[in-house]
Amino acid sequence: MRDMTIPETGSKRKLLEAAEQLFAEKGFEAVSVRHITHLAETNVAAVNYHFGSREELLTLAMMRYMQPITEERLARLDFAERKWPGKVVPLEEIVDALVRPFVTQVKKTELPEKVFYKLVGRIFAQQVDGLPILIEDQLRQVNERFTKALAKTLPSVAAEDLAWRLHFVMGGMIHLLTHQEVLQRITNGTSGTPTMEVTLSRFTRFAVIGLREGLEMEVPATEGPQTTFDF
Amino acid sequence: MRDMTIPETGSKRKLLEAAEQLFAEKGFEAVSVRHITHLAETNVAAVNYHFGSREELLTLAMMRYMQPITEERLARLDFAERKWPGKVVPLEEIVDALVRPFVTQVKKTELPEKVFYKLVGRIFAQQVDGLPILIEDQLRQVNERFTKALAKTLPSVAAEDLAWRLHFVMGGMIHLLTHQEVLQRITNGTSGTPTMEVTLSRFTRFAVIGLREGLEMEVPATEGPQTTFDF
DNA sequence: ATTTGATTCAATCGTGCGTTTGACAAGACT
DNA sequence: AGTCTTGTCAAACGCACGATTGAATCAAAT
Repeated sequence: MRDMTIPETGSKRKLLEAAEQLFAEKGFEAVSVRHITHLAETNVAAVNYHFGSREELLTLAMMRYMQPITEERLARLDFAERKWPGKVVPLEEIVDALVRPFVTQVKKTELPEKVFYKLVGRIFAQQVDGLPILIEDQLRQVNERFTKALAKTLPSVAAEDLAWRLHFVMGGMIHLLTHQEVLQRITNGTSGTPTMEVTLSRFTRFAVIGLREGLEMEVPATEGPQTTFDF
Repeated sequence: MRDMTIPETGSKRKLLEAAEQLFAEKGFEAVSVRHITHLAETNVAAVNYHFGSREELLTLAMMRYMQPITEERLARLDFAERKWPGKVVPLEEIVDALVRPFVTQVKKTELPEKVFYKLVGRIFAQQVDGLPILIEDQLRQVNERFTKALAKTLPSVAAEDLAWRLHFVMGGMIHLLTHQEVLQRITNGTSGTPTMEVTLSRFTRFAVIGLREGLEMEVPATEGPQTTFDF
């Protein structure tokens, strides 16, 4: 059995950190073991010696931060539900349980914030192209658990609507994580550099509103100039 | 000068269609010219003969559908603004101009809907890893144009908030496009198979609500069990 | 001092990649 | 008839990839 722990120092640690940085910068499939070992200043054989294969290193790099995020998300939701026994959990607290773990976990790592958010964001964005089963299980578990909680809090919204809206919210969150570097630069005209914590609470507000809906308006079936112009 | 037109038949057409299908299925970087030429039943040299390089084929496959979508988006926004001279353009119409082009353009292609949406979604999702300059220009142009329109329609919302919310909306849209296959399967418990057109109008409703904001609630700065549990 | 186990390293393996080449076929034009 | 253009194809190019090997290194245990 291979040693799955990560030492405080040594080339195994250096390899993992180099891999995480490069995965965040360039994406999981775009990084070769040669890139990693070069940045870590070790030999090409080191990855296979310490992790067994490139694929296992990839899975480990994903699990290292996804696992705590998933666990904290579920624990926060459990906590919120126990806080309102027999009552309805406020929507704000459900969304908070989904989003806040990012800012609490980033503080526990030695990774630069930019790297952490981009790395985690890439994991979520990768859903469409197949992820390690361990990661997929976590994503499905979180999704099921939070969908049920939302259904209890918003009983008047059809389950189908709720599922879709949760996915829209997830998409916004992924986009925020993966593009946070660019977006922070573009949008901080005023007020210096907004921290990710501020931006995430901005996002939470957005998500709560979108989930709760104001069942008001109906978008007209046909709209715009399609009989006037030829697009 | 290479021939940039695409014939009705012939191996150039077959190559482009094979490439589009594979790009949608596996992602742009995961598809080799050998995959493409094998599916198109031609020789490996064909890609370089007809398109010059793998990279140029990639750009062409992106531009073929992004260009009309971008143009229709901008034209619909222009139309909406001319429709309300001196007045405020309704938010619904701005969001509709952003979203509807997907369903009008998919009907003009011979591509299966699944392929079209996934291919287009992948282009947007790729923003983080660098896109051809032509594509990046279109995305920036759309973003600037719609940000300005939103600022006029929602003058009470700070520009910074507006920029962020538009990005959240874009993220939800990208997620919907790239994952539509999976999501349709999961969420159509009732009512048979919802068409993408229905789902997109569901999304438009969501986006309008999130953009308009109900400046009500404030998410508490600290919340949850962080002093109780150790995440 | 010697043995042992863990680690590092240069060298090499086979494979797949994007691209190039030159031969060859089929029409179109003179 | 011969020439030119356009397209196709097998073969090969150099390169980077993930992985493996066996020797060298080194610290701790004996």
